Amino acid sequence: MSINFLDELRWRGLLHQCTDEQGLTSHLADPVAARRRAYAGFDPTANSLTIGNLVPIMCLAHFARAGHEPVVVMGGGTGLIGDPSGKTAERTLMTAETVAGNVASQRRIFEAVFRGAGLTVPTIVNNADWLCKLSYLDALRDIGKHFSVNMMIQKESVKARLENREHGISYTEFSYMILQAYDFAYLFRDRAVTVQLGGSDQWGNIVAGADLIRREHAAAHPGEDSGAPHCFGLTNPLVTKADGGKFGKTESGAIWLTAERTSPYAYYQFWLNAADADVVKFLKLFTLLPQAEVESLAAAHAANPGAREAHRALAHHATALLHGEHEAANAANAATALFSGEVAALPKALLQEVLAEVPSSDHPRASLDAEGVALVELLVETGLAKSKRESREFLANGSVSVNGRKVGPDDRLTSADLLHAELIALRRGKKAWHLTRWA
RNA sequence: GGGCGUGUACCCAAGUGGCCAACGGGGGCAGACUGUAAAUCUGCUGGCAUUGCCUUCGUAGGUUCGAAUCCUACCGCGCCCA
Repeated sequence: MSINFLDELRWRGLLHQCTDEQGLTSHLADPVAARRRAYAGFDPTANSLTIGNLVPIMCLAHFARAGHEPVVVMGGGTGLIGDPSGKTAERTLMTAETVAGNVASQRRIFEAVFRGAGLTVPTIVNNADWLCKLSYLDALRDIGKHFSVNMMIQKESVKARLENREHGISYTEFSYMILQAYDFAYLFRDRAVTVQLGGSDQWGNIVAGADLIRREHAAAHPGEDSGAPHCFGLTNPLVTKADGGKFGKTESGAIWLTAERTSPYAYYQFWLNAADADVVKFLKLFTLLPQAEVESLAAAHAANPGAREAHRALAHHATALLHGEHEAANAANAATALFSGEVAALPKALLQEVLAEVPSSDHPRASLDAEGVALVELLVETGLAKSKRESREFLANGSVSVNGRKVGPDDRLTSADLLHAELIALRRGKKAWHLTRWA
């Protein structure tokens, strides 16, 4: 009862370009070689990945659900060079240690998503393993000969930089495409990988890889045209928001796929706050809910957008996929409790559990005695305001509440504000919470 | 190497001797309205303090009672010439 890979991508809106849709359809349906291998590469530019990287990861997951075998390629080698695609300026080179550390750290993400999807954790390889062994002269002779500079400067990623006199492109980044193409060729030879997936900005690199495979074969078997390998490339569309804003960014920066950088609560909130116009699209892209269920959620949403049933389903399933059911449930409970406003009424255990999702800090209990603590200063200390000036502004606007009660600029906290003798919950605006502990 | 330009706050972009903490737009934050949405409206968007003070306009000096604004050098970037 496995799904059909391409059909699945199509209805979900995950399919942007394909080198040969027909060919790939029959390639994947081949009864003799039932299991095919596809890979997607990930850049180790940080110790985590962002929500934008989730798109190719979802694709790999669908590939597995279709009964095939995904391979994750960590760009430990290519990361030493830097992909010019989509970049307006030359990148700073990272040290080998940084790259290796990032590779190790990103593995957890793939393990989490695949486990969340009820799938086997895919093979994860690091292209540093083969790229680092490459000698410069051999690479120029064996790989470079298959690339025409005339073609390379036509590729969008390079062309943009050549035309932009302000930034230009170094020889190093110009060579990036060759390395990524080599990855595909290497994986084809070494592991019989025949499909590469990636974001739409990767199209040029992907095609270059498929070309290289064909040319290498032709060079090794002159005059033969039967039996030539056929490899495929496929890209995902760039995810956009209905209002034209950048997808995956919030007030506090990018949404990351590891809990240290973006807590499960924040992750849940991100999805819950999706615009109405985007929610159905995101359900298709970022959850594994079957088509029928997505359609019924879409209908429910159209009938009564205020109920936000689709939003809740999106937030829950997306969070569960990455952080597990338990964290997703916690985040959902925290959301309900926090936004009901009645924080003060919550029993201690629940309050602590709910606020565990939110930033917190410790303060000396004694400072609450006598005069108490000025809120103007506490807001700055807790990071809820950037300066006292801003702090006063928030307080004057009525943006701040303590344990669910609105407070003003001159208010101070005293022991009378303690919940369960040790906690005080601060809230700025609608969404920013901070728990203070006093001991 | 030579000539001419240019460098302003998160981004774009005014300002060309005092009225400049610096117009305007974008973005962001907050408030109202709502559904923790969108759209709209309002306020804020260098820091500290009760009038006020302090640090900012590529960097370092200088001229002046007084400079983001004038001068010099340096750095970055662009265009043209070699």
